[in-house]
Amino acid sequence: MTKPSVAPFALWGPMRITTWNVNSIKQRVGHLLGFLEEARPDVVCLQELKCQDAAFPRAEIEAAGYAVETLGQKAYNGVALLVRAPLTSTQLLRGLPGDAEDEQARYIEALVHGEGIAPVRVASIYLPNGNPAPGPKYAYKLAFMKRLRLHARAMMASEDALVLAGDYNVIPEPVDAADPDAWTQDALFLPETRQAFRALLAEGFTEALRACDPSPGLYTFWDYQAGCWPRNQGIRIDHLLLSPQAADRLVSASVQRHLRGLEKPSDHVPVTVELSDG
DNA sequence: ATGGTAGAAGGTCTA
Repeated sequence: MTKPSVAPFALWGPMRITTWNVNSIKQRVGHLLGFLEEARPDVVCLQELKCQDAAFPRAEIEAAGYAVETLGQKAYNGVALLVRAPLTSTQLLRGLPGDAEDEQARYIEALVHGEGIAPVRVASIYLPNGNPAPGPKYAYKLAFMKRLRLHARAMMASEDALVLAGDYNVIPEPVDAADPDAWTQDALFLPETRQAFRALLAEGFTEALRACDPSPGLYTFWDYQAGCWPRNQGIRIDHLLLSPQAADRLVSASVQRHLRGLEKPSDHVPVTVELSDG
């Protein structure tokens, strides 16, 4: 018998990192398991779990080969990180630093390790929607974006590859909406929102999907209402931001749009990047 | 002028 040319648990090909706002994990666990099987992502960042940690369908996802870390909340918000064995994670951080009073479950982060692969720090982010604007919800959104920028700056200092993935609730440019005029008064597209997103990018991040695909019509969210999906009235609000060390390893970025066409879909679809092993 | 839909909750609120 010949010795295998690679170690039995070596990663085959690039590391895949997916972000997906599932809009209730309990409603979407079937779709998630199907996606894990078909796409075999190495790390998955989930948002809008809409349940507490005890109610998270942990067993099914662990049975699919993933370690599960959650920051849940009753009814609203909730984020998780799934890490496929034999990858492991350390330095888990639940909650975005910078406001001890903030009780909303919108941020979880960990350092992901694997044999023969450079570590990657990954965050799953559910940035506030912020509507109606102006108002307290919009102020919270802008404050959250500032906290994220300051935390990102601190993380940059480590020089680990860093991937900030999630539902940003930000339409970065007019090309990222099928009908940008419909969004001019919306917290997802107000000038101050877009400016705060640019300020985050200016810390040194590459927005992976746009870097890989400059074409228009690239959306990640279609509202359930008013036939937005059949009319393709989408927006692009789910993003993966890569630090320079992660961007150096960027192989591809893509949207798994077909999942919006399933029965009982989330209103968001997954976005996936592939990073070389370093 | 407003609704249209979905989810958690079983109070309407959030999106």
